[in-house]
Amino acid sequence: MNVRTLCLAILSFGESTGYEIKKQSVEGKFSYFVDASFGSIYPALARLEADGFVTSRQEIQPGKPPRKIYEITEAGRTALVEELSEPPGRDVFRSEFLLIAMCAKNLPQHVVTEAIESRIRSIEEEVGQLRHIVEELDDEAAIWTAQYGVTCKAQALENLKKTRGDLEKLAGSRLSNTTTNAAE
Amino acid sequence: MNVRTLCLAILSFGESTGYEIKKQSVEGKFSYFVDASFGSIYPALARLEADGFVTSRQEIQPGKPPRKIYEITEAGRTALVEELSEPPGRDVFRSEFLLIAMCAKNLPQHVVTEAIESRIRSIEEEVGQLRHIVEELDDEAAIWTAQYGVTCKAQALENLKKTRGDLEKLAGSRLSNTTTNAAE
DNA sequence: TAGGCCATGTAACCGGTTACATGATTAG
DNA sequence: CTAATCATGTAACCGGTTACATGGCCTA
Repeated sequence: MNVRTLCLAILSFGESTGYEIKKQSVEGKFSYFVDASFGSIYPALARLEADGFVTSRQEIQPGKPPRKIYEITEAGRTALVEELSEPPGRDVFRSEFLLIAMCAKNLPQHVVTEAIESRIRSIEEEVGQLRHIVEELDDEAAIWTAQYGVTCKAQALENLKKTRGDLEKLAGSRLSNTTTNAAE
Repeated sequence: MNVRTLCLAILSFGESTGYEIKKQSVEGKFSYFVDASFGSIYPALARLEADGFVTSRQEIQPGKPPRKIYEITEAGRTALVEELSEPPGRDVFRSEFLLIAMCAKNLPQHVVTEAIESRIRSIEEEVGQLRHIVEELDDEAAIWTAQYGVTCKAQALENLKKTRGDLEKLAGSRLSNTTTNAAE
């Protein structure tokens, strides 16, 4: 799933700007399963316009930089449906935390404990944010998606809280006798 | 989490080859939360050797290409611990399926249904594979990690099965009157 | 007055993927 | 006879990130 399709999808919910699209994908209703930076969004938007999938108009606002508002075209909607119709690529999950968990035996307990706690904090934060987003949503499909995210994340959090003790017990058990004078 | 650290982590469980590291990260015990291709593994291994974090020896096997077996050094173990000790980057989750779910209203029902079913099939497959991996494992930390993956994935699967009906009801409800003659 | 927010955009860089090259053996 | 498995490695390419440029307004 490339930024191009993401922009099209976000614009299918209503007109928006590059700046807002970034917010949507980083802290908004899409944040749970996508991510994008300005460096990829602005060029994608420009290309979409060149391809006739979106149109733009400038809005001058006093005391603020002008906004470039993009709107999806009929051709854009068709292209979006086509892109989403072909079999989706598999979900991607990458976790540095689980790599730490995997190597727990070779790591000092405090490293493992801190990793667990930071993971718990960040899931809690994400769940809280997502719950807040759900309340603000009106589109039922968006609500379904965010709700699914909340449920899965909340369960993952519970699993972690329930079993963290087992992992912490293992921490450091195969620690080599290297004293903690980390060479730079 | 880069391929470099991944290789180091895998080698901390015992000596291995580039070929095997790929298998581990694609269908083995690390497959749940990492991924890597030959094009990134081989150069990473070469760099690790140049840095003195691993050593290699050649094993000639009759009727098969020779294998280059890598072994982690003490310096490599130290480097691994150091890298895993600094605060982990947040988990990454990317889902094309959820983008489809999000846009359900604009998509034909069969597209949504097929996406759900392919998602169900692939989670089932992953859970089955991961369960199988758990049985073969001996390292308790690796078991904890895989078990955590199985639990989370199985719950995500159940959530999807339970609520898919709600999403399917929404499918196509805001479908524009474009007939299904997709222009190439 | 420092930093953050609004807002758009470009350019350098980089990690990683895809595809290719090579080649024997084994399974269907 | 074809395809897959074993096995290592390189090179081209590409999508995306980071950092920079610009600048007014508002808040602490």
